[in-house]
Amino acid sequence: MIQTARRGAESSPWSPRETELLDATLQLLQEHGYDRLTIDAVAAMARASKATVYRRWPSKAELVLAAFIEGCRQVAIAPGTGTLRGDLLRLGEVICQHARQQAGTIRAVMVEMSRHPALHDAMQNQFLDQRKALIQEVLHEAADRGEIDDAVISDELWDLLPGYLIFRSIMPNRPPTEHTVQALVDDVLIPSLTRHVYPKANG
Amino acid sequence: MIQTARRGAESSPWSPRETELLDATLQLLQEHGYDRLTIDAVAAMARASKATVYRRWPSKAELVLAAFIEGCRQVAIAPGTGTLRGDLLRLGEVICQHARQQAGTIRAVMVEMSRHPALHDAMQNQFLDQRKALIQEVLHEAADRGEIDDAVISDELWDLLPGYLIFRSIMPNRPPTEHTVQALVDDVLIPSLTRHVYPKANG
Amino acid sequence: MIQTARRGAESSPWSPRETELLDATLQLLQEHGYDRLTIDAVAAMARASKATVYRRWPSKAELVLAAFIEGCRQVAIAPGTGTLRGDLLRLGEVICQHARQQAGTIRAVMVEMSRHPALHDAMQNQFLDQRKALIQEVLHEAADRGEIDDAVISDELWDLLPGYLIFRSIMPNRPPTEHTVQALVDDVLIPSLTRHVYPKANG
Amino acid sequence: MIQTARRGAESSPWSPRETELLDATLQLLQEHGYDRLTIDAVAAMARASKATVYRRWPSKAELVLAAFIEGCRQVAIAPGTGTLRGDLLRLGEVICQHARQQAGTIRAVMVEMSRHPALHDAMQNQFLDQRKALIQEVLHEAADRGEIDDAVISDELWDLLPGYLIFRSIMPNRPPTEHTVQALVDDVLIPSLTRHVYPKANG
DNA sequence: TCATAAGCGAGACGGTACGTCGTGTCTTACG
DNA sequence: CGTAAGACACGACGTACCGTCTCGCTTATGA
Repeated sequence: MIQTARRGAESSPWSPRETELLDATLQLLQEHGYDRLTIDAVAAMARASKATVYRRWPSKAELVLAAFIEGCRQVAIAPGTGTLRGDLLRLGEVICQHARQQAGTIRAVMVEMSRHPALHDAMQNQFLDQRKALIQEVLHEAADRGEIDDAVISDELWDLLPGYLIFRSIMPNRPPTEHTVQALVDDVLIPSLTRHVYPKANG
Repeated sequence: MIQTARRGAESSPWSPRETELLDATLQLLQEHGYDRLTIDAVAAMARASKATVYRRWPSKAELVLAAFIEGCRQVAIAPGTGTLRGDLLRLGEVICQHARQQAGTIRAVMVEMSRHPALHDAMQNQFLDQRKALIQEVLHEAADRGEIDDAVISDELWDLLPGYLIFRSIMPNRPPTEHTVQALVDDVLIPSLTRHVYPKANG
Repeated sequence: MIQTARRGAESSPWSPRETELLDATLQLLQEHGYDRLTIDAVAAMARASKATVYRRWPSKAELVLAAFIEGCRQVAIAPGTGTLRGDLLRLGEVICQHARQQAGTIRAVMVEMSRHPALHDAMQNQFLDQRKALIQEVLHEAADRGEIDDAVISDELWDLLPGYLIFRSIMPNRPPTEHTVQALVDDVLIPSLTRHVYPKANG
Repeated sequence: MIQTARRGAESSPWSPRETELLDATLQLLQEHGYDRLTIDAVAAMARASKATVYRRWPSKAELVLAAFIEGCRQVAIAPGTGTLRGDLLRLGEVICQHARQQAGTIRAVMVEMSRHPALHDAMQNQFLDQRKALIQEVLHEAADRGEIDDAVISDELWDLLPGYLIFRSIMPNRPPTEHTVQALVDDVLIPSLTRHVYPKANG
């Protein structure tokens, strides 16, 4: 069993003061949602002034994205359970838990990302790429162990697990549960990953 | 059993005037996104006044949700291709196409739903329940035809197909394509639905 | 002592239904002032609809003026006490009482008169001219009795008595009292009217 | 005792920015009247935003009152001609001129004062008390010179001169002229003030 | 030791959208 | 036909927030 330093918690690029601002942002974002979040409220909660916020992040959207990414940084994941099923369940659980807590933030960030290209890029580089690498790593380890065929590792659907769980988290009234993760892994992912594939026919 | 044009567009609850307003909303929403959409602009485009809009929908959020649902109403149509794979591909394509067009609207609606319970309920009753019924119908027909076992029809994951496609649509930079749908159906859904299940084991 | 039919209470030009509307207007005007008076409220109080109001008076201003004049019509005055002092005191008292009650209405009507010329004219013809004639009559009777010199009867200042009392009524905090009228008559008007005048030197 | 430039314009309580706003208000008020005056127009004329206006005056009514009082502040000046008649004529002229210019404003302010007690008080303290002191001063100086008896100085009718002139100014079609002032002073006030009074009889 | 500067809180500012309300016009349906 | 009911276009109200800005006050260093 190979286990690399998956815990990507690189040291935060933010000063303590900035972290206070981001924490305030995260909290208010979760409570009130994106457009009921006001910069004034963030500043007030952190006992700062608006200028202090704007000096660091040029707009509300960028502040919120920074806060979101900061919120994710702490939830670094290290599956390494030794089996594919174990890794997937572990991954799913962590995503679930985080997504349930941060549902409001995720919704907000998604809306804003679609507007400013700078935000996609930040999201892409600082978040999605790491997620993708993590999942691919889990799958490749399973292939190394012989649990699955390398050919089923798809570039198209790599984010099916997190994507569907996030979808469920941001839809009202049906947040994902442990049971959801288990069904998804056992009834969908495993059957899919262990299906018979013709050589080269991957998706 | 071949059945086309099933679950046809039930008659809209809106008057012609209201439909004009919703159409204007939808168009501006798609062009400018949620928070650059102004009620004044909607009213101006429909040659109406703000009061006329607010008389019907008490807030911008509810107007947008109504417009979204109206936009969906026309797309809630029926596969009826005769095979499970055909039905799923057809469903996926329709969802894809619609979700790509309405990505901005969907993002906006999700944010707003999380705030006002009235919006949840509207979404639930007027949209999700119909989607669910449609998909379950497709699966039950496949079971009737003997393509799958009734036991694989899950209440937990019924929305995996639309959910993941919608997730992809609202994430920036990776809108779902025909290829996505095909991979999802052939490599994930079909393997999952045709897996061996023990009697009574649902999920 | 000559006494003509001063009671100018010519029969109202309004139908009973219209009088209801005007009464509602007067009451609401007194309670809330001009611009917090709404046509909807008038219609509601009279169990009528807005169209019914607008059919008779083309604007809020004209409705209010009509109501004001209607309110005045009932307060017709008949001095005829036999002495100048008695007549003036009587006049003053009546004006006082009415103006105190209708202060809000008077304020409102004054503002609106300044805008639509049609309103001055209505006010002039239907109200001021009658007041002026009444006062001049009182003075001429006093001259006939030899109490004053005809020459002191002024066209310039004929409305000093009502004008000052109305001013006092519409200024906040100092509504005119019986004492005000008495002081005005005894200390100002009588000295003025009984002053020595050179022939032709009137003002 | 000759005294000029008495009771000079006490320093304005307003900042330069505020004075700009009040000036714009005054100008638009005079042009369009109270209810055709819009806060947006005031802000636009002063190159300000609505918020800047509302930060200082919580409503249109209070803004207008402040503008009115500001408009008066400059006119609150002193006769000091050396004779009672001269002083009264001078006072009357000044009042006349100002009232004719500000007729629309005065009308507007009167309506609004009757509603908000705060406006009464502002009017009372910032305007009427000063006027009263000015007039009483003129009369006491005349008494000092022996022109009139102290006993004729009345608390009840101190505002007869300004009150009647203002009444005339706000009635449409009969604005006061120089002739009006002259008649009022010579034919009414002087006879009244020089009448024979019994000792102790004031009024 | 003091001044020069940089960061900060406080909060005013121009702009813009919100959601509300009132006017005066118009249409619909009832009696 | 006149009426009650009320939808409608228009436009002002007063509120709230964004992102910019100007003030002084505090620190913190460098001459």
